[in-house]
This record gives sequence, structure tokens and C-alpha cells, in this order.
Amino acid sequence: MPRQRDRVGWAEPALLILASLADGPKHGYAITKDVEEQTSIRLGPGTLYAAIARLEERGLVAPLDEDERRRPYRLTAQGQTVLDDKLRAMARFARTGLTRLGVANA
Amino acid sequence: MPRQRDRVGWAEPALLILASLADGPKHGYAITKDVEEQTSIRLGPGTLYAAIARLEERGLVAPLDEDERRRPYRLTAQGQTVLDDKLRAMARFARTGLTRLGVANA
DNA sequence: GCCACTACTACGTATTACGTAGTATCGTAT
DNA sequence: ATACGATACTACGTAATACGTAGTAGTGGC
Repeated sequence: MPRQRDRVGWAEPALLILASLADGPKHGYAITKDVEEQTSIRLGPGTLYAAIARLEERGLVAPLDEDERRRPYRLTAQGQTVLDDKLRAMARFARTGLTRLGVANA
Repeated sequence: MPRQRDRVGWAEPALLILASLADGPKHGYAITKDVEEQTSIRLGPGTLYAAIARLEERGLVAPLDEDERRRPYRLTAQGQTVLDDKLRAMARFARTGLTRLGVANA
């Protein structure tokens, strides 16, 4: 029975995936590795592939040439737009929050 | 029957609440208003109060003097630490993502 | 030929998000 | 005085996600 860990994360898997693909097309496993390197967040296969499927349904990512061992995806134009919006909102929010906390930097 | 809207948000309600309290103590309704002003994200009561209850259980927020009409909360020291960590991670992530997207600024 | 790493699929449970409805108080304009 | 919108929550049910485990299979090195 799956037990949940810490909770109160700061980014949803969907966004982590989109951001990972901003780098260029990747297949699932490569996304996991990339996300882990960048954020220390480990996405299990259940989380990862389910999220990718939803992103595809919504037209934010699209599959590439189907190798039957790897399943690469790319960001769609809409995916780029959405990602850009969300990242900007995040950046603004983080800055405001840190200011409110009275943090030294910005 | 509750219908879900857009999905692929960029921040969890829990984090929005913590950030709102970084400003100073607030009660639930005031948090909703503040979050909406800052982020355009509208937290319904179901989402809001459930999230607050979880944050309290986890010791990230604490209730203040119980007026029986308003229920104010403040950030705990642990809540501040957690918030600070998450916001820094978010900021780093957003910057990296925007860079990957080839955005003009940082 | 074994074993670790790569890459997924399938499945079930735990958590969370979200909307609606309902209750009650307060302020203020009529 | 009273009607009405804004304030402030509680209660409840459903929908959507997150997450972990197990299982399957190919690949590369030693």
C-alpha cells in the first residue's frame, strides 16, 4: 500500500515534465532523470507516465517517432505558451513571497 | 457535482496559503482574498479550509486568539523555514525553465 | 549467463482539489 | 426595521492526482 511522504511540494509533476521538455524532446525515463537532477524530485513511473498521458490529451506535449523501447515526447507550441505563463507566474509569486518573508536578496 | 477547471496549475493551495501568511496573520476568508489579488487564483472554501487544517496538523501554521467569527492563523517558525525553502526552489526552477525556453530576460 | 540499468505497463490506494449548499453575522442603505 | 450584499465558515461528496509496487523486457558490461 503506497505510503505518501512529506507533502507540501512546490511543483506539480505536470509542470516539472513540461519544463524538462523545454530543453528538447525526451522520453519518459530521461525526463525522470532530468527532473531529479534539476530539482531532486523523484517521479515514480506511476506519477510520470500518467501525467504525460494527461499532458498529451491536453495537447501540451506530443509523441515523436515511436521507437518500441523509448517513447519520446516534445513540447507543442501550446505547451510552450502554457509553460511560459506558469513559469512567469511562479517567478513573480516566489519573489513576492520571499520579499514578504523579509529575505535579504530579491 | 463539482466540475474541475483548467488544471495544470503552478502552485498548490498549501503553498499559496503559507505565502499569504508570510505577510502577517490572517483568517481564512482574508487569505482567499489576498491569494486572489496576488495570483488571480480563487480558492473555494472546500479547498481553503481543508488545506489550512492540514497545514496546522503539520505544524506549519498555528491558530491565534479564537474569535468565534474569525479564525486567524499565523506562520510557525517551521512554516517560515519550509516556505523559504520552497520559494527558493521555485525561483530557481522558474529561472532555469525560462532560460531553457530561450526567454529574453533571466 | 548474471546483474545493473534502462524503459515502460498495470494496478490499487492515498491524498488532494474543488464545487455546492447551508448557516450565521455584520454593515449599511433605504 | 429590514432587506441585501459582503463576510466567514462548516459539511459533504465527487473528481482528479500523486505515489508506490510489481511485473515485463531489452541492453551492455564483465
